Amino acid sequence: MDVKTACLGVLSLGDATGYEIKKQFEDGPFSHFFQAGFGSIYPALNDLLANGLVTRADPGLDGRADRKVYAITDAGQRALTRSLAEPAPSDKIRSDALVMLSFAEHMTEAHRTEIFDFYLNDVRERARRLAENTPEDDTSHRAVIAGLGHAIYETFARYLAENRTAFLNAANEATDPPEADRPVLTHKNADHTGTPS
Amino acid sequence: MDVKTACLGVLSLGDATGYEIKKQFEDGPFSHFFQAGFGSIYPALNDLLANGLVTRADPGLDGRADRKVYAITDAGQRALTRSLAEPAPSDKIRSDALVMLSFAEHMTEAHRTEIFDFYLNDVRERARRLAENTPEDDTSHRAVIAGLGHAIYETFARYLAENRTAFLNAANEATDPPEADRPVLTHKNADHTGTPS
DNA sequence: CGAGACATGTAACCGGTTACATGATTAC
DNA sequence: GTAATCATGTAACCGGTTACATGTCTCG
Repeated sequence: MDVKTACLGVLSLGDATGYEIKKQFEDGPFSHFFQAGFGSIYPALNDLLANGLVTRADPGLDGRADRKVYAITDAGQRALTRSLAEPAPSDKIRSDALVMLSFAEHMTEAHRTEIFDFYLNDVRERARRLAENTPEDDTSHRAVIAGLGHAIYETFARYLAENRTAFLNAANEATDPPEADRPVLTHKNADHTGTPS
Repeated sequence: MDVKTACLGVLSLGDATGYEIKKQFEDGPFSHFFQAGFGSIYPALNDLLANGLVTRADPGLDGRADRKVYAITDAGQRALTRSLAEPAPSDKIRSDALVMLSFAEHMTEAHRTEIFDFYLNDVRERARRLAENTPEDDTSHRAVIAGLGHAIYETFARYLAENRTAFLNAANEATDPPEADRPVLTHKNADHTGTPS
């Protein structure tokens, strides 16, 4: 599922400019499962055009001079169907925040609380925006997929909220050099240069 | 959160070989949020070594001649802490299967059912493996994060199971050329070469 | 008239994936 | 002995991100 295929998919729902395709990636029903920037969309579109999978309505003819409206061709439709017939690679969830929180024992208490709460807030925000973008009455298959995104982020938010204190307490106990619990008393090993043994 | 930092994180939990680090990435508490192959791990380790962030116990001294055991240094520990102090980029969930299912109207009924069920099964499998790898009595902060992974996949599985028929029915209604409902009657537009207008 | 959204593109860069190549050790 | 697992690495490739560069249109 490269950017080209995703563009074809969006165009199968209706004609659009590159800019509009990007918005679909951001607000559409699968916004949570896929993302792409202009730097990949525009080249992808030109490639599709060169291969006859889309057509481009030359700008200037209708309305604005700087809009290039793309439309999928029959060949494009078939290419899309072909791509959709291939087995899908398995999901990749990449969450730097959660990996970082896995190593929360190396952070100060303040910092880990900050990251945790920032993350919780971010997830809540996403869940909210998702609910907002999903019309209640839509029963299409695409809406089912969008609903899954919503369910996921709700779960994220609920789990984090429920386990907040458990996480923070456990992390506090695991913290290596409490940094403050060890006053200047013993020795000044605060600037050892890390020379390996 | 590049591979180097992740390696440092794993090494902060104990010495390990590159091979073992990879296993941590696969089975450890954040396996669902991060992944890396040998092609990135080994170069990363060499880079860390060159920068004095880890040490390498020369093989041959203890036991097997082909094991290179890495250990984090003080400098490495500090570098890790520094990385952990930076703001985390937001999550990226990339699910080709779900994007593909978003366009299920371009698939045959059989194929979309197959993809859906395969995906459902995959998600269930992951949830199961996750539950299996997580000891019940672990109350550490890392276990909380691992528990989140578990909760997520459970949600995935439950949602998919609950909405299976709704999804398949909706997709059936939206299917464009039912391919079979349109016999050879009208015309042979099955091999138009998609010439753009 | 100015701010903000709309709109398109290029080029360098970078990090990770893939494929390839090799060999030791362990358990059956 | 032989298969599976353990173990390490390299090099080409590739796709996407980032930063840059530019210009239009609309609304207040």
